[in-house]
Amino acid sequence: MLSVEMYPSLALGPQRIGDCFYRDREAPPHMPLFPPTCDAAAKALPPRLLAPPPVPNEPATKTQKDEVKMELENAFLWKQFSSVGTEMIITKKGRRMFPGLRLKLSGLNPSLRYILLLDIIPVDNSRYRFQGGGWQAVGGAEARLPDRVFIHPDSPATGAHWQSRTISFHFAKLTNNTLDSQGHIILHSLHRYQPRIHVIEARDVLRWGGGQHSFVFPETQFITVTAYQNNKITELKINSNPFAKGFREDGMNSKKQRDARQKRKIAVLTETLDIVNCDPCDSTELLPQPTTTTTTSTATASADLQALALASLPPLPNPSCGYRPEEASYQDTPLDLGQAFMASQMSDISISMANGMQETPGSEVANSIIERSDTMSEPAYTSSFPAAQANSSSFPSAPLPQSSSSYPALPVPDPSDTSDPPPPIPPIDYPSILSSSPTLSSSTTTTPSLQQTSFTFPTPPPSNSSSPQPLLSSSSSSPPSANTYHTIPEMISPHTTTGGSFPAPPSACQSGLQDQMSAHSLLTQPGQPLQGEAITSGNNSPSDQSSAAFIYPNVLPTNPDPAPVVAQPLPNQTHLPAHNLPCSLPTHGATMSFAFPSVPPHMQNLSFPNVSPSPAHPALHLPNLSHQAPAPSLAAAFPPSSFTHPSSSLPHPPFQPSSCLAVTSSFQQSVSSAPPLPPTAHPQSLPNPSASSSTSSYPPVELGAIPQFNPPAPYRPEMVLHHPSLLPQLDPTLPSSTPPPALYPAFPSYPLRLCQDPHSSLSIPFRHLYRQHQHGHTHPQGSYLDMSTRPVF
DNA sequence: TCAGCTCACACTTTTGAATAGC
DNA sequence: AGCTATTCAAAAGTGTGAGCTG
Repeated sequence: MLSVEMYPSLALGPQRIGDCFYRDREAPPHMPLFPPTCDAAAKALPPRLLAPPPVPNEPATKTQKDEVKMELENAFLWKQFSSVGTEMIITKKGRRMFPGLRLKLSGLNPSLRYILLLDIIPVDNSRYRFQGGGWQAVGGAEARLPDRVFIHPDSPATGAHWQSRTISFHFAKLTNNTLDSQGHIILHSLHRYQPRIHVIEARDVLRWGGGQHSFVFPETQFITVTAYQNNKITELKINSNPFAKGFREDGMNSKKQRDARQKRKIAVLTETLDIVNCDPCDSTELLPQPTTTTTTSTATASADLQALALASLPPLPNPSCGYRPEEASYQDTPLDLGQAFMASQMSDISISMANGMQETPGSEVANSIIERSDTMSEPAYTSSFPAAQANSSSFPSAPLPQSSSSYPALPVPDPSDTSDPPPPIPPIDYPSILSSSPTLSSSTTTTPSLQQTSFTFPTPPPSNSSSPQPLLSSSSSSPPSANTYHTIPEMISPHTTTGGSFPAPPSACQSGLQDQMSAHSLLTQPGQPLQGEAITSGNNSPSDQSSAAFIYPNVLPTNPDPAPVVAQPLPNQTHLPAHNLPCSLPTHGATMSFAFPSVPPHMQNLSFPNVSPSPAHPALHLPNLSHQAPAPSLAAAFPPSSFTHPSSSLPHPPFQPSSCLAVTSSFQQSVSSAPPLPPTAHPQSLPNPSASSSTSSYPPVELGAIPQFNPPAPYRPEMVLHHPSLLPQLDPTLPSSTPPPALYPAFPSYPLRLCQDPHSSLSIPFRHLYRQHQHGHTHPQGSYLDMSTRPVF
């Protein structure tokens, strides 16, 4: 696999998760949650990052942004898993996360629009192995791939929208397929990851300005696996996930049932053989039935053969040549293989039913089941949960926040929400976890790390260059300079030695995944180390808490800092070189250069491959974009040209309707300060492990508040629209001046309800792109934005 | 040889269409 | 005719275990 040596950029500072900045003011209860490790990490972090800016001195800029709070609604369930050592299955086709991220947002401006993003970043640069009942780091992590960001399907939506419901990211899927074209989040197996949620204020999809709030819940850390290693995790998942109900003790797919089925299958098989080999014996078994009198004469003759056959077979419940009372009807006529199979299935079904209706009640298993079901339906989060769970995590590096308070009200998960069923109290006794294991280094994050973030926009098959390209994809097919936008550090930590942009290795660009819209450093916080980042033991601070059962001996101290840090955008310290867009966009008298006052520092490093500079970009024709010229819009949204990036002195510039044109707004979003990247011959074919050079400052990180345990409002993805990818028009091979309408058939437009707000100002249908739509399949994962129909305010 | 991965399988829930009833 | 409730089938999610791979 890729090694760190191949991508020097990976060897940057330690994990940014160590950058666990908790808002001390807003989340006081969380403060003590991660004491030792986080403190140590916090001490190592730049003071300015740790300490909230002086409140009194900051007037208007410090508006409600600082009041934004996020709560992990199913924190209890997460903590249950975390106490054991959360494992997440990843598959090539993509696997949902369980538990899912169920969040509650508050403090948003109801009238403003926000985009919610989910990204998953490696916690450290180690690879893990389950040994001796615990996870242990056994080597260096694989080269980090460009991060993909899952955009919540509701994005953008008003603050009122987000705050009025439970926000769930259960549609997000994890995959280990580095060539994934479905837009799933690509992760390496046997690595530790930390999900992050970002709330970004957005005038519209393309105008991401204003504040950004990043939230990290340490209890949501997990290790990716292709098969569960810890039986306790398996048990927890089975007991918690409705889809795995069948594997519960009372389920039809439980171990017991499966064993029984196996036995029956073997029995049936042997019986079938008997039937085939000695048909006459069938009649003998039909003796109970009066109609078999004519065949009884042959019974004695075949009895010997039967006995011989059965003798060589494993003992059967009813070793009688396939005869079963319930199958008598099938015995009237000679059974062939198919009939025997049918009969066996019938018996199987009948037995299963009998088991389900008769055995379960009263049986020991049934009792346990009932107990579990009770806990499932009415979770009693009182006693069964191990004490350790609240105080420690199986992941030493990320000790669970100590429950600052007892949960007064137990969460009543919405039964309809499959992603997060009521957290059951596992009957098992989880080993008390004492996070004494080495903590992950977070303090060493003084060095800004490069992070490559890609939006998980579905992408077209990589084979066809002319095929639609993923919207906002970071494919390297096009010159990086045109589509790669690097982050402009609005907030650079003084400790960030590398305040400047990190030149991306030439190879990195070539290996970039095409299907990803890499937002380099989009969400990267300075100091957030990529995998392979240099390990600094000096900052390692062993956690006070230790988990004998789950130790990560080799884990570098990268634990998030327990000390809450007020999420507040830091003043811009450095300005990256402005980028001039090579292509002229027909904006209202727009010039080649565009200012991006509102570009979030962490989202400025976006790479949008395949962006073809076309002056007469179809995207400009907003009215028709949605139906006829899908791709161009994206190009407009992410112009390949570079443009000047104004100082971010205006983190939250007042919204000006006049400037809300698609083109202009699009420019605001994508800002790149990184040097042009070499074009990639084949997008998607190669991952881009090394992040493009970017200097992003730590975004405000807010620790979720203690779960409210209020019955979560049923979350149902409101709109999942499917559209052919608009990327084709972004293909650099296409003539920049000519719209590429003919290349890709027009697709129907689906009115997308961007916001449930009845007073939504979005007048233009906002569509999501789904690559699957091209194939006539709906994509359950709705996080793909069709920039072509960007709403105009 | 073995750890890790892939795939098929059985089971489950979810979802949408079809149908029946009022 | 229109609406609601029910039924059904397909799709998708889930863990398991056998088989494959390096």
